[in-house]
Amino acid sequence: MEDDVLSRILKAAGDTTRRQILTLLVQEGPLRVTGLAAHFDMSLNSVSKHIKVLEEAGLVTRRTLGREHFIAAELEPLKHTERWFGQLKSIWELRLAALDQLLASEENDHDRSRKHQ
Amino acid sequence: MEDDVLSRILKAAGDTTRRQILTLLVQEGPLRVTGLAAHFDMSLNSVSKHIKVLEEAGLVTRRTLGREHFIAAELEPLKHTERWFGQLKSIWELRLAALDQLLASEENDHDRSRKHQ
DNA sequence: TCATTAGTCAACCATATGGGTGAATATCGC
DNA sequence: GCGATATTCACCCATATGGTTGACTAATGA
Repeated sequence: MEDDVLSRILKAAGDTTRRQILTLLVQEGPLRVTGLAAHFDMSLNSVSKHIKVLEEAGLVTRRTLGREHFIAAELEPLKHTERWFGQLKSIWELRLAALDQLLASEENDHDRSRKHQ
Repeated sequence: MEDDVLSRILKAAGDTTRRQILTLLVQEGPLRVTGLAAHFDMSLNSVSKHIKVLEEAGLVTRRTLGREHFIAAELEPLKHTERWFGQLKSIWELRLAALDQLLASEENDHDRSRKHQ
């Protein structure tokens, strides 16, 4: 499902370390796993696992050159979350509009009943 | 930290059931816990727990009237995630601009060296 | 060739998460 | 007052998550 994709993206983005990794990549361009790990007080392996999670969410891509893996940020998937939010907002506004309509027509009824009073 | 807030929001939004709850609330307006639970093939208790998670992330508010709890969607916190995304994008574009600048100046050097060739 | 370097894989641990059940707590309505 | 209703609380369970260490694989370079 498309829903599953969104869950993966949001879960990946829901971790502070992973967001920091994304920020680093965005501001410094592609980095090697070791290069990324240098910024964290954490084992290389842990960073490697975080990268894997980001990769599976499509938030990061990997170019392997020899034994070095260059990791690059991929912001495209974040647009899925923006679209989801956008949908929520539009449904919300739709409902509010319908509510206004309802109130307006009730106001109408009220006016009419006053006339007949 | 502000970062913690963002993590909570993203984690809360990272679950399909919870996103469905939000959608229901947005399109139908405030609902009781039982009313929400009716839409899911899941115990009332589980839904109650999901609501709690959403509440702690600020994505939902609760108005208690007697024994009934009315849950309402609160989209405001989702703007935090939009702001975060926005920041990432702007850093990204900043770096790209700097890269362009660099390439342009190198092109310059190249032209100059050709003249002296 | 062979030690070093880059990275992943596998196993382990503690804690968090998503689900369930049963009991406790309020509030309603008769 | 008292049974029924609406929720939460307190556990329990299986699995996921974030971290560790140690072994393994592959590429580098002296």
